[in-house]
Amino acid sequence: MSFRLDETDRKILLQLQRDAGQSLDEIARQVGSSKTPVWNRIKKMREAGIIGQQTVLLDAEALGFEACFFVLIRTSEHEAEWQAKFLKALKERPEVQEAHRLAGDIDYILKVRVKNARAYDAFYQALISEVKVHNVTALLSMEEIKATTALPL
Amino acid sequence: MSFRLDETDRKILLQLQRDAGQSLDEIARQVGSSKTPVWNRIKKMREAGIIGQQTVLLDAEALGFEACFFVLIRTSEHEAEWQAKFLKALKERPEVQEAHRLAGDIDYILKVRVKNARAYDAFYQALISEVKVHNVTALLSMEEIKATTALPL
DNA sequence: TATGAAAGTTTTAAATA
DNA sequence: TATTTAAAACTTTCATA
Repeated sequence: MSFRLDETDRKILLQLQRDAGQSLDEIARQVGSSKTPVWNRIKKMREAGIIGQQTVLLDAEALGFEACFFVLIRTSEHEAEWQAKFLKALKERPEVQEAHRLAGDIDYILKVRVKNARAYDAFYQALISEVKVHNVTALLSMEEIKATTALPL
Repeated sequence: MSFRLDETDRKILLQLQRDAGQSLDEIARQVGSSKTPVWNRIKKMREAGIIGQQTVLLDAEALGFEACFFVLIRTSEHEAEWQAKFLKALKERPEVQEAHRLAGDIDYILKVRVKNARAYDAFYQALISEVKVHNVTALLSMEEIKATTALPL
């Protein structure tokens, strides 16, 4: 599963994480190589699934998404059927930006991005009407101090 | 601060979020318009800061980042000086992918991506040696169910 | 908004070290 | 085997209608 990267591959990934809109020439210059070898390496890493989706990060606040909640969920249900239904609900709801199953006494954590507190409540009511959860704590973000998708390669 | 989008702008953003590597022609076709107007809209949204960084999402597991923690922090310190130091520490550490200041009795939440539990411990020790925190709870992710940066436009 | 032309980029192939 | 060169196909960018 673990892909073997050399120093050049690492540098290419750092550049792509920093700015995926750069030209091949520019990336090649930055990593001290030239176009074709860089292109071949990127192609190989894309095929291996190391490099995934190419996307843009949008300004959530400017677009009216003014509320962000981290939701801690405890459940008493641990059956396969319940879990499948719960995961499906999370994947289908676009306001859920992240969902993790946890070790320890909190079972799941979600990151939920919505326009306002009312929209969060609507999301919450819809979720608990779909699946039974034992205990839910919502932590409201007052300030996004840092947000990056870059891995510390 | 809030930018006024019409239906076409929204469709363009949806396409860019889905795949920022598409050509203008392709985006134009998908949103039912043509190259020039789409290009002008994208330019305007970039200039307004609505569209930010263009990046690639990498496969964390395949690259050996096998541990992800959500860290809940309570502090007794609320002075400006302490806060400035704490924020600086978070911004400088590349393993911190997200950091939010919260409302309520938990003061901060972090998302920390590291190679393994040992690397998390090293991060934790370094952080608490830099700034005093009152109480720290680390939630270990067992499974990333969902992860997207897309806003539900 | 549409057209189109100039500049730049990606992609593939052939040649070279 | 990996890199450089080269050239075709495609894209972006922008002036003009």
